[in-house]
Amino acid sequence: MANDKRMDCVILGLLSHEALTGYDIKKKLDTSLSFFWSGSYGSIYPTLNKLSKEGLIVATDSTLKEGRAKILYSLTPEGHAFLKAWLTEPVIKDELRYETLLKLFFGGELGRVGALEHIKRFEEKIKPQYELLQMIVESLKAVQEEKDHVYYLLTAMFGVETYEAYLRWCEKAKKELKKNETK
Amino acid sequence: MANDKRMDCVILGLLSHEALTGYDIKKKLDTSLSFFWSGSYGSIYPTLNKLSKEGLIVATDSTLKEGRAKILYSLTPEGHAFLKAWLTEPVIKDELRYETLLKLFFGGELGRVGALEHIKRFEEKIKPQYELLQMIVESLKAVQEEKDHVYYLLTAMFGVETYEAYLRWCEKAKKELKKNETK
DNA sequence: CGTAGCATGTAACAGGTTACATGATTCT
DNA sequence: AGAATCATGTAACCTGTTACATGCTACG
Repeated sequence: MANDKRMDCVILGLLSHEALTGYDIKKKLDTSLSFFWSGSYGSIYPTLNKLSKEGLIVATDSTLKEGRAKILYSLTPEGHAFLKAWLTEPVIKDELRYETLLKLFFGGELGRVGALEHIKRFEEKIKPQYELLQMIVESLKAVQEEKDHVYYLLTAMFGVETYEAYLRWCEKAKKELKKNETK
Repeated sequence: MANDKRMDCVILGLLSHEALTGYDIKKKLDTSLSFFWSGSYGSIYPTLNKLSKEGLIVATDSTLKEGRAKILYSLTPEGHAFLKAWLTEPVIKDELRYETLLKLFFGGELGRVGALEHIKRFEEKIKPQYELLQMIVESLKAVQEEKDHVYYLLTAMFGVETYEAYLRWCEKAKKELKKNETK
């Protein structure tokens, strides 16, 4: 069974380079991690409290010190050890749930026009994200001093590679459906 | 908000071509749909009961008729209408959670050797699935009589395209990490 | 002075999984 | 005879989302 509480690990991982607030964590999820992971405040803040109680992270409450009230969290040695143990374990599962493919799979009920619609919408959603990722890869390749950069680069490269595959598929799929039209 | 109860829609979709038992549905999820969707008995059977109560599907109880006891379900006109409505709506979200990428993203804590391990394991998991999908695509391309085949082909093509991208990425990622080794 | 962004949090619910329980039938 | 597969189901749990509630601060 091992460790399935993934938000715990996401948070520990993010805190391993720098102290962050819950809000910061959400932002990271919505930017750097967005194409392969997600999470909401409703799971971030409760997890932060839980990890604090467990002693895996500590709150450096900067309230009133200067500027606005915020709670910065950072890893404790125990948290660090926990993270390392989890990172070493084999991956349990990579899960994907492509609603687009599900709808397409049942395309017989939908018809060609509807199926094409879904493909086009998928394509439109992917394109800008692809371009963004491409820029990220370029900038990461340029600046490779920090040790963690290689790993950010690897994940971003994964995104670029798969998004390119998605876009190629969109083209092929549209062709295939149009070929079928004449029958 | 719309319709988020996805298992409902998966079941309705699968029943749209043929009557199936809960067990059959599970098998379909574990084969044809496995690379983009999943589900367990613990959600299949309760959903089947719920949809029955709602009148979207009907149970053709073949118990005692011949052979072993089983409950075949099929779509009612209402179920059909519901499915069509859902298929027409735009996709709400395609979600993915790549634990592999998550662990890789935190590679700084793990180190090169551990990161390479994860990449290799990912590669080994993908390879056989890729080969299987390739065969499926070939056989679907050969036999294109039935109307639904095009849609199965499209989804399988998606799988082939993305799995190829995964494998390409594995090569690049390994190179990138080895390049870094010398630094 | 209003809007956008920073910042924290919770309650209700949704939507699943895991593990267990049970038993028939087919194949070897 | 025993294993594998067919077949149905449930209870406990987990994990997370949505929607709401609150208020500060920086900027134009």
